Amino acid sequence: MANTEQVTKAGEKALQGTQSLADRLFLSLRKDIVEGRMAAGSKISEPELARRFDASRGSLREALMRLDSLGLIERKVNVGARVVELSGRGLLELYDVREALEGMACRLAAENRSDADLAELRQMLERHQQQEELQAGTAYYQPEGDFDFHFRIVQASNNELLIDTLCNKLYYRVRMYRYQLGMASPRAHRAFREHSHIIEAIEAGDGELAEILMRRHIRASRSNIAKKLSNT
Amino acid sequence: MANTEQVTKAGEKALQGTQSLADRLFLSLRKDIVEGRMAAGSKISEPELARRFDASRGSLREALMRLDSLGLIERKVNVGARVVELSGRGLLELYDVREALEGMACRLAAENRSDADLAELRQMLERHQQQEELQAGTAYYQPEGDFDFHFRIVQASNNELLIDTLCNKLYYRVRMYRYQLGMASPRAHRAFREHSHIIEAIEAGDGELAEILMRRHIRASRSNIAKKLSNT
DNA sequence: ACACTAAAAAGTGTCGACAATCTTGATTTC
DNA sequence: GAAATCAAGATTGTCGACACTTTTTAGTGT
Repeated sequence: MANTEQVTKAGEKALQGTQSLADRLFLSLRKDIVEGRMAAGSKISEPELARRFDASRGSLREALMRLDSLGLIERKVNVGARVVELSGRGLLELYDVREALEGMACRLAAENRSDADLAELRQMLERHQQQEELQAGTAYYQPEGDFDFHFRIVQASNNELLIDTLCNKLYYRVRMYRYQLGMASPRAHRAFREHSHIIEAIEAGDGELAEILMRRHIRASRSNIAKKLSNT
Repeated sequence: MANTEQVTKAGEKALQGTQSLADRLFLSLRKDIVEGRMAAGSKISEPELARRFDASRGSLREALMRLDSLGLIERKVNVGARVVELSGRGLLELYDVREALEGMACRLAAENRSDADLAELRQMLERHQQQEELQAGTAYYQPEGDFDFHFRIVQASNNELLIDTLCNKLYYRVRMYRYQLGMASPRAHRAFREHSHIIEAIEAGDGELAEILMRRHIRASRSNIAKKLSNT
């Protein structure tokens, strides 16, 4: 079932923060899909959703259009839209694409590193270290910490297209898999060490090494997943 | 100025090939933008475009929404849409992303190669060789042949996400730069030899080598572009 | 002549209604 | 009894109109 929280109605002068109703619908629906409140594979009824969000079908359709471009729903002409299905294959494909893109991001981050980026990365690492020491690597670190790490590395790549592709497109799919297949892998300790080494390579300005380490890091997660999937 | 060719009107029972009016508008506009009939950076007026294509603003807006997701136009709330600007930096960013993704595609193509894919690749290569011998590597080969090559390698990767990201998203941006900055580089001969070696690596099932060769191939083009840009 | 203000024109955002299409379930036919 | 047919209901695609914003233009005063 989807989020019942209503989006502020159009026309109300309330602080609509310079974003259109369709924008808010898009954001809200994206959240519902990613976090599993709209079940994967379930059909989407335009009239019903429009009523639930108290919006017109037109605005809703604009939001759906954008969800489609994100690959979070699938639309067929004259038939309708469904939330995308999750599959082991899809997850593995996602990891291969991430390996390629984040490897490159890491290389670029190392080659173009700025003092500001370095400071932030180092700071983040310390924060994660504290967190890890507090709760002996059980779980907390992985979902948020790991995401944080990858996100910031990509930001530091200084390549707008790369940043957009990963942070505004692919990562929503990643999050969807995390939420729904519950990927709290037991790699917390190891992942943290790998993160450390990657940031060291970036600090050293060694793009080639940084890329190799990042690719290995992602590939290790992939293997982990692949093993779990084959056990099912 | 944009394409004046009218899209078949809604309601006419003419063969509209199971695609909606918004779909056709999207395809038509994408073509106009990629091929430069809508100048980069120019403003887009919804009423005017709707009149020109003889469609309602609603359908047109759906098309614009999708062009926005493709990164071919930029929209600001309550202000409007503009065709995206081209820049040297943007082109170089594009090459870095392609290097990462097509490198991976090439690796996957080598690892998962099927007889059908191999046959097609080999066949394509022979076609290009004939073409190249005919017209001593002047120009014809590059735009179409090169595109063909990269396109088919990606198809052979067998990774839906990768295929979609490259063929349905990034390549339109590539084409746009090709058309408008006229990238008929004089690398035809060399490019053909490189293509040959890449396909050999794929045939041999050597994913690592195939990836390295593809990345080098793309990086060489990138250097070529970077040099030209710095001379301006 | 220049800056500022205010009206008007144009453009975008949103909505409700109609037309075309698909789906469902009952009816007919072999 | 199963397959094919057809009508009713629901859903999607498309449109034109209205409300609110932004931009342009005309006007006023210094």
